[in-house]
Amino acid sequence: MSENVRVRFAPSPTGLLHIGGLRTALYNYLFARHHDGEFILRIEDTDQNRYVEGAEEDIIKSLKWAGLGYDEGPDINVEGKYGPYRQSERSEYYQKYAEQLIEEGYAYYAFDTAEEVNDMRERLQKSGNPSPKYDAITRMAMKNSLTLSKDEVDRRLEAGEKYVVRLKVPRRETIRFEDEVRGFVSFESHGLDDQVLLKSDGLPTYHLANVVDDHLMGITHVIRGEEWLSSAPKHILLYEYLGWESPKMAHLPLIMSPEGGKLSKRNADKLGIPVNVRDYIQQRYEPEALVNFLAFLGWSPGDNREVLSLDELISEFSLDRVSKSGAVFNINKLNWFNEQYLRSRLEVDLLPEVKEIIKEYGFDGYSDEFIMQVIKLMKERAQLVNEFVSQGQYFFEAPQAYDTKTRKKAWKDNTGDLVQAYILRLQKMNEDDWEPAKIKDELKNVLAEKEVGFGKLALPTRLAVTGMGFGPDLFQTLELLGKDDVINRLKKAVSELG
RNA sequence: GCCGCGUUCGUCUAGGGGUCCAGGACGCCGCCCUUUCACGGCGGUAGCACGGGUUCAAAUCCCGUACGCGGUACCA
Repeated sequence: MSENVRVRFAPSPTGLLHIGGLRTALYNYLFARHHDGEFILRIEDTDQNRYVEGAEEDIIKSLKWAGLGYDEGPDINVEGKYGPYRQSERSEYYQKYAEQLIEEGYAYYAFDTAEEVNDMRERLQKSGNPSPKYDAITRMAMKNSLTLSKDEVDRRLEAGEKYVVRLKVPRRETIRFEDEVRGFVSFESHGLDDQVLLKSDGLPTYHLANVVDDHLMGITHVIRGEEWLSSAPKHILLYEYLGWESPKMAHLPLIMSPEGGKLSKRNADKLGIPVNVRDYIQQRYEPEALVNFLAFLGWSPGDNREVLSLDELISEFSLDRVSKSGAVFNINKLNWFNEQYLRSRLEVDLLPEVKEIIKEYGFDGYSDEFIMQVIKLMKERAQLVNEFVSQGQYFFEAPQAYDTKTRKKAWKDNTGDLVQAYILRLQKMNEDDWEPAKIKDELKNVLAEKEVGFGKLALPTRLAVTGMGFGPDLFQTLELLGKDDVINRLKKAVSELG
């Protein structure tokens, strides 16, 4: 094990935590735990315009739900050594290092307004430059501390004029670094522009804040999404100019939509894929299942195992087994994982949850014993706990309607008579005899008497009692529902279906 | 457009020169179990993007092409 691993998950609170964000957090977490290192949560709230109230709480709640505990974060400040953990509370650092960069000639003040920069870009575009930049060439025609006299710069600064601090990207330099998942990657500096480091509102951009904080917080490995790969060279440059050793970098493949492209709120909704972790919480996915599924979106242990606990994931995880290409999100597979985890849960442990769901459905007054029976009957057939109630609603109320397909198939002209005969026999049954085998015997008696096959009465009975054409064992279902209820439902069906 | 990254069954992936006429999982199909549906069991379907090299031998190495994705902001 390499010593002293420190990694961080650094989301910006611009909305609910996205499923892709959770995957990034997970990989960081697995890596940290595998190496006995620390996992840190840092909130990157440097864009005041995009800040969303409650987003931080959602991030924290989501991580907790998924079981990804962090060692340091906005709500866990360890000895104040590395904190605070919100970038909005760390302005002094960014200010300080921006100034250091300027003094040492690696950055400069720029006074151009947004419009002026835009004009420059448009002008260049019109004259045939497809990707105009604020760079080594163009900066000499702009208003900045490289072109203005020192007196003029001081005057503007003193007058409180708005400015940004830009990184002075070298004209010709190859920036090469080794990515833990992709190997060596290299960029030419002339393809980069003079990145704004400090915005005119005094807050840093991601690039500066990220580098400063990762260094100050002792981060050893930066594990983040591939969308950051292109800006990595800017970060490498910053580490160099600040005289710091760069942490190791690992850029994770993106999670893709089945329709192509990065999985986004828009294209996912359309396909019925929840994108926010909150949605999975609400739909009562098993957190272990989601985690297991996410772990395998871009990584695998190398053997044929797929259902792995968090502990197993921790001991198996390594960055060199992370794949390089994007992974399409397959909700079907997630549901399969959920099914695996749901089955492995103890029936008693499911009770409180199922009781909650029942309550949400507005049903009331069911004993724990009754609910436990429902759980036993439904457990092997559901993928999601919610289905215990949504697919088994008939345990809690008489069917409101009868499935038309089953009705067409099962309810024939003579069915009413058969059901009527069954009702008569059931009515004569002793309460003490109300058990699956005997209920079934009575049905068989009707069959023998009328000389028809099992399906002729069993399916109509199921339809009458549950409103559906499938479900758990019919006679166990009837037993659980109780004699009175069953007879009432059968009668109702006869009168409604003929 | 430019820059960067990628490409093994429909999807997630194993495999990184011979043991691969490519293995597992999800899905799909069939059979068995079940007088329902599911579960379970068994079997099947389907893939190395393309073209050139290198090599006795290439899914695996190299080059090119195509395609996909990401980036190209005083957003992260």
